[in-house]
Amino acid sequence: MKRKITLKDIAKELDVSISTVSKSLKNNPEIGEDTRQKVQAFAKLYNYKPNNIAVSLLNQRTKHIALIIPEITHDFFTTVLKGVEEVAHQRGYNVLVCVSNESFEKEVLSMEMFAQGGIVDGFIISLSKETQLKDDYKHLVEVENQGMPLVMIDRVTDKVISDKVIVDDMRGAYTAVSHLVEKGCRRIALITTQDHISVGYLRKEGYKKALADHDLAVADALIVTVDHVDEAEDKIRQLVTNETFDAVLGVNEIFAVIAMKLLQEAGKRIPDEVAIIGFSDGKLLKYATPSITAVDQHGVEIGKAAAGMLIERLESDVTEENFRTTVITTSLVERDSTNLN
Amino acid sequence: MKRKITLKDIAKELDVSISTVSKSLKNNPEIGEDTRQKVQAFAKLYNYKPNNIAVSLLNQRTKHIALIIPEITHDFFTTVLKGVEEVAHQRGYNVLVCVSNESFEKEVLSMEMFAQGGIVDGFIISLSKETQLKDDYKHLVEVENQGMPLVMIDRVTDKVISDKVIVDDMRGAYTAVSHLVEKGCRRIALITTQDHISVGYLRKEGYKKALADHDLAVADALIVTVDHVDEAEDKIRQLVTNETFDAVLGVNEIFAVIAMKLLQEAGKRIPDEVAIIGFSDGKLLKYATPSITAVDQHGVEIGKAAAGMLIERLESDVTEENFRTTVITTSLVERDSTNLN
DNA sequence: TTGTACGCGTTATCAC
DNA sequence: GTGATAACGCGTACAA
Repeated sequence: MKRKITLKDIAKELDVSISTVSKSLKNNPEIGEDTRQKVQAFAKLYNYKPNNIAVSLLNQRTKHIALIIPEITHDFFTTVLKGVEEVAHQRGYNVLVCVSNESFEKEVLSMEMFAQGGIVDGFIISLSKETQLKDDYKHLVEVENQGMPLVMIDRVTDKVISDKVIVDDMRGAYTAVSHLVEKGCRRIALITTQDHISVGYLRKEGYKKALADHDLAVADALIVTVDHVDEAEDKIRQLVTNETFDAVLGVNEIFAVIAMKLLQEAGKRIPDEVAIIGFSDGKLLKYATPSITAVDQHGVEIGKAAAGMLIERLESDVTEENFRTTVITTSLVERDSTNLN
Repeated sequence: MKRKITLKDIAKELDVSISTVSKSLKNNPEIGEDTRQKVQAFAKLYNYKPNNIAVSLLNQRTKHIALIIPEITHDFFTTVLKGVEEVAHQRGYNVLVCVSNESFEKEVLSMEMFAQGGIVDGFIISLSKETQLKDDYKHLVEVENQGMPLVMIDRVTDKVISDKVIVDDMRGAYTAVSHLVEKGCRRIALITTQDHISVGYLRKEGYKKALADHDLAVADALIVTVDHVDEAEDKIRQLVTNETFDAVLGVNEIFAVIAMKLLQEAGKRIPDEVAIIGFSDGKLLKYATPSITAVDQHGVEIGKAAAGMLIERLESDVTEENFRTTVITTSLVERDSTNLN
């Protein structure tokens, strides 16, 4: 049950002053060779490490960053976390994770707590659904006003000026639909979320644009909007029952997988009768039978980029206000669900 | 770009002493009604919140806990994180996440850093594969010697005495196999990991015991040991090609899903010709076609229990050394992959 | 070459 | 009823 050893302990033990110990450990040339050696040996022996809290208090920076995500049981956010964690640790930062559970209130409270308590030096955040619905971003602005850097990822808003890392959602959807068209599909359904979710809106636009560019009509009946996961199955079943189509694009893994399941139950052969593509390259699509073609959002890269931008800003004393938006390019991972002719 | 406001700022502004301000904010009755009001009003106006770092320095506790997990892209660990985060935030603690990536070195370095820097008050850890292989737990003992509480979850070891939260792996496997037998299966295959992974060993034992109790022989040819995910497909394909069996138990989601995929490709009907059960109740099993029966490990519950135990110990000054092991009971989630007769 | 003193923000004790 | 002071652990400017 030995307590942590401090500079004071070493000083007393070696009968020198605290500052001598401090300087010795930092290889300050002011200190004589022999005392330095002695101190360093002793420190190593007792495994001395500076108390982070004291250093934080002194520097006014904790070397902690907060990652606020709406959900954790999504492969996408999981990989983002992985990327953030990797870069952060590389550069000597720790990651505090907060799951907002898509709740505006939890998001606000956590940010206030982290910011006002001086618990973290900066934020990486992906907005909750509720926040996007309310269209209220005071808490983000507040944090920025306190001089804390903020990087928004994936679910972002134009109403807050900050660094951002996003995916080219529109282009991802465009590419996916174009791929389906090239494979011969003509009636392509879309399963998406409400428009206030930024990425949902953008993906729908990409879908429409691709259809238009290929001289295909946009049929509203083929666009299903799912408000909540729980109703996904019902809504998609209606689509499968009432409409005919030869391809589906789901804006996330779950929608794509549910669509495939219902189609298979309805006796459709995948991909011959209906081809399928889903957003997010997670395990659900990879291990489905048949495996499902994916629009890979490169979550790890997003996380890495966001952490890099945040730390960059934290460590550059210059208060340049030139905020940047990094766009990660999606890529299409072709699998069996679009393996036609 | 307003800096954070401190007690000193308020004191100067209101022309009182720092301690008066501090006491007023804590509703100390020593302070006169009017000054208290004045101070509180001012503090609220400027949105004062005590600086956490200073408080930490004083109390020698950060109100942060570390969660160290081997992997994050596993639904199981993801749900554990969710449970930990929930309870921790409820009780005023923050969670630092560290992904060891199954690496002994990363696990050791992170723990040393968190512990020696005084960054966290305690640990929740699930051992990396490499650590279990090396059978080296010095870093855990070291942390305990420093007086920091430690709760091990899921992948634990008897060689370290600490609080633990585990799942009744043996019983879970036993129940799963029994279920298969009751459904009429007689030749039941097992896809598992190496024995040094504690949970792998226990699940194999449960499998064997269940077979024995039902007077069925254990056929070594039906037990596949997968060392690394990358070789899972090859190993399982050999099983499917060379052996005949009417059921499979996979010790995780991926093994179960891969098995089903290969069986389907081999023309087997699920569940009529081969029934399937997998460990971990994640999305892979739930959304598979057909949906796969699961041994639910209740990751969220494990996380909640672990966080509860850790915080309990952190907040009880009593240094009672009566370590406890909480066992979370698995439950069988019946789905289509075992829906026979 | 080494030591002293101060400050980071807070709280608790004690003096007035 | 209010204020001064010490302490938490560290780093650093300055004094010796």
